[in-house]
Amino acid sequence: MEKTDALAALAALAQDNRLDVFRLLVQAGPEGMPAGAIASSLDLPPNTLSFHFDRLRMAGLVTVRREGRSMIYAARFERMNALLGFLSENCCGGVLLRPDAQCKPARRRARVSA
Amino acid sequence: MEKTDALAALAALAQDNRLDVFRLLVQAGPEGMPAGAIASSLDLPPNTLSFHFDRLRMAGLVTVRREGRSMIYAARFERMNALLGFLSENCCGGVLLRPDAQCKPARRRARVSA
DNA sequence: GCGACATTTCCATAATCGTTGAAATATGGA
DNA sequence: TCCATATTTCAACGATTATGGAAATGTCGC
Repeated sequence: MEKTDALAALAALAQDNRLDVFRLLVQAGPEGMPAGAIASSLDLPPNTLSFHFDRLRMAGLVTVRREGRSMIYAARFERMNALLGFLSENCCGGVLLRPDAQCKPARRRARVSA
Repeated sequence: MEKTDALAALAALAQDNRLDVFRLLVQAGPEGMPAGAIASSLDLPPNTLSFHFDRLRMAGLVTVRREGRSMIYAARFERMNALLGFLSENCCGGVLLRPDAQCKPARRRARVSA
């Protein structure tokens, strides 16, 4: 990840409501979550939320797709992974990450039986 | 690290000049670097730099000590480490960090003639 | 078509941010 | 003491930010 992208991602996460939104999306997993559900979960007016979604999307941290009347937002885990990589490498001596580490959804995942 | 502290640290790093300053301090290592050396290295006016130092200090990312006429700023590695931990845990599924990982100075040391 | 729903866009507002010139503070040396 | 150096503080300024009311857009079911 380049410095410009890292700055954009940092700025996107450096705001109370947006950090909450992103954390919620990380828990929601790759399928994402409709804007309305996020709005009611965080108790934010829809236009305010729309503004923050835009920042997150411009920073590359979320994707959006339409599903019927709803807009479904989802975290871009690989982007967050890249941000962590940038910070580790540029601000932390570069020794922080597990070589095989990948950002993944936080919530319980479907168990894959061996 | 708590959410409030994480937000402060993110906001502190989410600015071009401040990110440069912090990266420089990470390379400089625990002994830190005088403000003047940073100013000339990044070509920033001293009052502008002072403003940014303040933000970094308020966010807990740097310390400062006086040494003669110079103010020596140094990165707080453990704080950066805590930020990475917060992001990993809250925004990344919690699987990113090596259990023994610690932020440390980057290899290169900035040799400074005060 | 119409009406309910879901979300965005537009507009205005107050607050915060980053920068700079000028003045102030602190230290060390002659 | 006076002077040079190093850095901060003060006081502006334009730019950006976060917010919310109101209106617009898009979608679905009838």
